[in-house]
Amino acid sequence: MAGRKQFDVDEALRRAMHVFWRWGYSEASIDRLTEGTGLGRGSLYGTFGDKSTLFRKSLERYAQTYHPLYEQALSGPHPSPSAVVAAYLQVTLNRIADPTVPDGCLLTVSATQFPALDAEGQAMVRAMIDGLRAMLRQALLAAGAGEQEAAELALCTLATNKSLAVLSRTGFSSEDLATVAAAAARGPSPQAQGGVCRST
Amino acid sequence: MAGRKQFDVDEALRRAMHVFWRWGYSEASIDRLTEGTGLGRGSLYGTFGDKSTLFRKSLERYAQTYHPLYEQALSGPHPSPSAVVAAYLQVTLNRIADPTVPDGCLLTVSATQFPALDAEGQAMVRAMIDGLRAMLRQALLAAGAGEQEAAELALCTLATNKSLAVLSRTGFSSEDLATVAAAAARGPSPQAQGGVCRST
DNA sequence: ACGGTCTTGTATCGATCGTTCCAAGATGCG
DNA sequence: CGCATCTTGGAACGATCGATACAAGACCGT
Repeated sequence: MAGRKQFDVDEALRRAMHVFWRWGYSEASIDRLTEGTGLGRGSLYGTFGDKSTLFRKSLERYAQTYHPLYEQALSGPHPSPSAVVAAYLQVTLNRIADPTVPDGCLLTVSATQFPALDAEGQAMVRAMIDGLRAMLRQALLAAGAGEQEAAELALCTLATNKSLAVLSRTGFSSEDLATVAAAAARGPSPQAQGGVCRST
Repeated sequence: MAGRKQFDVDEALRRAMHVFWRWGYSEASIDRLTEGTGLGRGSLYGTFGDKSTLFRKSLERYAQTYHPLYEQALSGPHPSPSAVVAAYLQVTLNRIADPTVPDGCLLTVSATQFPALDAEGQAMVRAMIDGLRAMLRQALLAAGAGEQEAAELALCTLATNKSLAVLSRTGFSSEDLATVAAAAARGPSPQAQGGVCRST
């Protein structure tokens, strides 16, 4: 019945993260979290602390998973700012479109929508978003974008990322999501009709 | 103490709508709704029914306020599809940026994020979004967009609208929001660098 | 003035929320 | 094996949730 831990902490955290993504913060009740993780109430509190702490740890775990993905997508030399946008959004889109990855999509995006989260959690989410924004801006600058263009494109790319997450939770199809991402990524192209294209 | 109604039903509905926008569905407790509307519990339930019904009526009231605004913005002849996008987003942006309009922004957008809403409410929200999408598509077709382009632009414009709402609740400044909207609206321009520009 | 109708505020319900506590039991060490 | 340590599941806590019941009181028609 007991003795030593009968579960993997990291796997439990991954499942908790999924529950938070699926239900949001306030609707992710302890019952849902215990059901989703497979842990009992005692184990949950004993291992992760209260709900707010569990959310923050889920957020950290999420960052550890996705931050490198975004970093890698943004690392390579890109021929244009729009290529940066495309690479960034592709990471999110792959996760949303792939049904075998239940914890895809942006937890941060959902989290920012829930006012029940305490101040510490809100600050953590905001810091994460700001970090992504800075990362994007730097990559855009490296891709040849001007200062102002980089700042604008970074903001708009994040907004698109949020849109993808929201749309995916509102019942829009994967094709619709791909349309949004493709439209956002379709930047200044070398084709005839090319030109500066801002995306959101 | 009692006798005849001591409040304006429509004004109470407007305030309830604002509470739902501010707190979302699940976090908009009855206490917050009574505080926000100024009504007592008895008056709330006697006039509007239960919470889910009140939300649906708030949604209807919201539609009655904003649907004409979007319709008007989309009605005029537009020189280009991007002008349609710009006109549409301007409606939302004006509401977000204006601090004197507390019930601005898209209630629908927030609502779709909250899983606690019952099936009837979800369906109503979804129908409203689909209606906006169709309205946008039609206006884009009238502005000279092709079938596919109109469908894509309509979807992306809605996504941008959602982004604006989300960003406005996450602490981004009005300038940031304007940047997103402007980028989305910056379509195929007659300038030298003009070309087809998709926005999200 | 009086009775019927409606509104209002409050008390209260059962359910569920997040959280704490604790006995029961399994493990590792000596 | 015996004991200390840790985990586990369930019971139970107070608070709050949405919702209901109801008495008290204000209005209107007659």
